[in-house]
Amino acid sequence: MSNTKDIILACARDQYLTDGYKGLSMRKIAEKAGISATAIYRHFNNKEELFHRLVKKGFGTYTQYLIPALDEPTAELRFKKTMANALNFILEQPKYFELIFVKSETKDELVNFDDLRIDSKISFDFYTARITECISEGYLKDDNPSEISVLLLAAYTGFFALYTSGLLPRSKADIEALYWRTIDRILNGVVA
Amino acid sequence: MSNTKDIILACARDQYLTDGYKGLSMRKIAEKAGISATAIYRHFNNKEELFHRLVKKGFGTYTQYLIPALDEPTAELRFKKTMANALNFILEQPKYFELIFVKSETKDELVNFDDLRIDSKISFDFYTARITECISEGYLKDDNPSEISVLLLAAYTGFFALYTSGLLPRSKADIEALYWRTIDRILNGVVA
Amino acid sequence: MSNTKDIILACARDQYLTDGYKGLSMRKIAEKAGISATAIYRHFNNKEELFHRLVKKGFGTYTQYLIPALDEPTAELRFKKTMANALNFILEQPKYFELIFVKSETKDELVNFDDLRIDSKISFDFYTARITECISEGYLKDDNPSEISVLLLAAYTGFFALYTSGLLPRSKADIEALYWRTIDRILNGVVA
Amino acid sequence: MSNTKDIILACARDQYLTDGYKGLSMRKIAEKAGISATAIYRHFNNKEELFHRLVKKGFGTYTQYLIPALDEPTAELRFKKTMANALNFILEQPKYFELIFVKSETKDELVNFDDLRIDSKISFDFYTARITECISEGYLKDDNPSEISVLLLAAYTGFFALYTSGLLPRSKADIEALYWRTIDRILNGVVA
DNA sequence: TATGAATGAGTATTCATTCAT
DNA sequence: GATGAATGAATACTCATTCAT
Repeated sequence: MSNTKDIILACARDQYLTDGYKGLSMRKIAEKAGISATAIYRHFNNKEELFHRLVKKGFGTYTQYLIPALDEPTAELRFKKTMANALNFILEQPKYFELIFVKSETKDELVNFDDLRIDSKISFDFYTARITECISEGYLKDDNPSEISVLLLAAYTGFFALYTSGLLPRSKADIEALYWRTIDRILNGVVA
Repeated sequence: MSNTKDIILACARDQYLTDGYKGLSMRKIAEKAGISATAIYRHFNNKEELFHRLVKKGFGTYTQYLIPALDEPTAELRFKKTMANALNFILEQPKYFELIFVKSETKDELVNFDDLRIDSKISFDFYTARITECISEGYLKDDNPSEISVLLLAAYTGFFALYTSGLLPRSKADIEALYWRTIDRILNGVVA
Repeated sequence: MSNTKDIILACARDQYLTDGYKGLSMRKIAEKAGISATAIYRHFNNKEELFHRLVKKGFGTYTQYLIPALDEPTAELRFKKTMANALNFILEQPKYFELIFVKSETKDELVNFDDLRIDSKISFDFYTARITECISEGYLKDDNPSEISVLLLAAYTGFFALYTSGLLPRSKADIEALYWRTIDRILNGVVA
Repeated sequence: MSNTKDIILACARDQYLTDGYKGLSMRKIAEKAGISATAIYRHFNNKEELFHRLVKKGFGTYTQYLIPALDEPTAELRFKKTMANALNFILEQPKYFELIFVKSETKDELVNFDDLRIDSKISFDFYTARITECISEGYLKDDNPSEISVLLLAAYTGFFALYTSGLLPRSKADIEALYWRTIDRILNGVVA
């Protein structure tokens, strides 16, 4: 429960959240943390490892956004709350979202990928579990639950990619409304 | 129509396509182009501008993938061909896709954003036009065409983001099949 | 007779023997010794002193290679056994040899040089003693024993310098044979 | 015939000659050369290459010391002049000698070793040629010329190793006289 | 148009060492 | 005796950019 380690991670996250990957340098992290650059190496072997831990923390944060949905009484409500929580994660932690879902620029750093895949699977499985119970409850068509997870996650991540790219130049409120209409279209189809 | 300018852009693109943004350096571009690093500055004021032009070219390439869909005889076929072409773009030009759709890492470079938004709008409008005529033809429900474009683009970009992140660990063939099933679910809905 | 002190020295030696002077760092020594880097400073004031002790130990080891030659019955045999033992030291402890005979790179560290010179003199005197008794016994010409020591040591160290530099690209077996032919030429001269 | 390149090499040599390998840093070389550290990389790809060129220059310098011996009229005189010139090289360029003959600390850097071996072979062959003609002329016993080269080079390099190690604590003049007596003993043997 | 030389700020990382505990 | 945390200086090297030619 080293405090400095957490501070470093927090600063690294903050720096990544504002400056992106390009701006993530040991020096700047250290400066933000109020320690020397070399002190970081007492806590992390190298930048790669530090970033890896950061991504792990990202997945952890995401999961913590999703889990409260389990408090809802029915499968349908749990599903909808999950989508709502996911939206909140996008809106409140946009760079964290990017870190864990987009991160194509930084894939090289993720050497120990199996390790992270497990983390990512947790959130993916959370979706699948929600969908499975929605099918059981008769709210969703009988279909392959994990593929529906893919559909929802794809729409979800794509939505964000478009949004942060500036290709969906709307206000937060508009985005929220559009998000729900989009979910609705997915649920009910667009074909006549 | 300076030849060297085009060569530089082509080399920058190649380098970006293989090494990602981190590997995009003036020096390496120059080396690939067989000129000196400083010679680049005859053609582009700085790296920012060069990258900007690169993104522009990315949009152009994407558009060129879409356009052949217009040869199809009916609105529905033109729509489906558009989705097929978009898939091909993903599979054949993954880094280009990333460059123009994901690129959150590089947003800083996009100073002249209005300029690029026009380019991006072209492809977005292409979708919208296809959807509009599908609605006219009665193939799709009467709905807001641009919002359906958003849905499709979101699913499309999200699909790719998941894929290149390694979060959809499937073969190209599997991805293609899954893509089509996903499109199908969007078209027909998943609610019972 | 602190145990940790000896362990540190042993680890420093091992590290030097494998990685050379460049690889001799307090951190790595500590890691090898299973203690913290700072713990070394309980036993040695600084790296300089530690290295100094290491060189001392090198001379000790060298002496231990030579001494068994005293078991031989005649001066000539003791002399020849000494040369044989010296060869073994080269072949079995190349880096140790380098440490104590070449070590020009590290002369700065040898602050307390008088101290080491005494150690080195012991082995030098061992040669001289062998030669003196060979002259007494009539095996060697009447000559200045210490200068003949210089000749033999020079040939000996030079032989090794050439060998480890890769300038004598031969196998161990070839080197051994060449060494003896070289000793022979020294003993008997090359002039017609 | 870039001037800066030569200046850099000269400064690197000077720095090596005074500070040894440990003190050979790009920064210090640059400082000595009056340029920025990075400017070095315009002329050498990296430290390894720079050092490699330095060693090459060392061999060249050594060869230039030896060659004038060819002006002597007889094989015996050419041989003796060669030994004299070699001594001068030791006395005048001690660190250069060390650089090219001892350099065990830096062998790792010599990746392109074949390249350097050719250079070193030139000087070795020079010895062998002198000895071969001495045998022809009847001055030296009929023997293997290259092995006698080894003997002489070994004695020569060993002599220096002992000298620079401080194990031969004599003045330059004494060293010179001792050197010649040593050569003499090699030529005529020490056995009674 | 193009080049070669140079720069200064930046990169990650290693090092010997100190200090409070 | 020993540790963990931290430091400041050093390391080799890369970068985008400028300038004189």
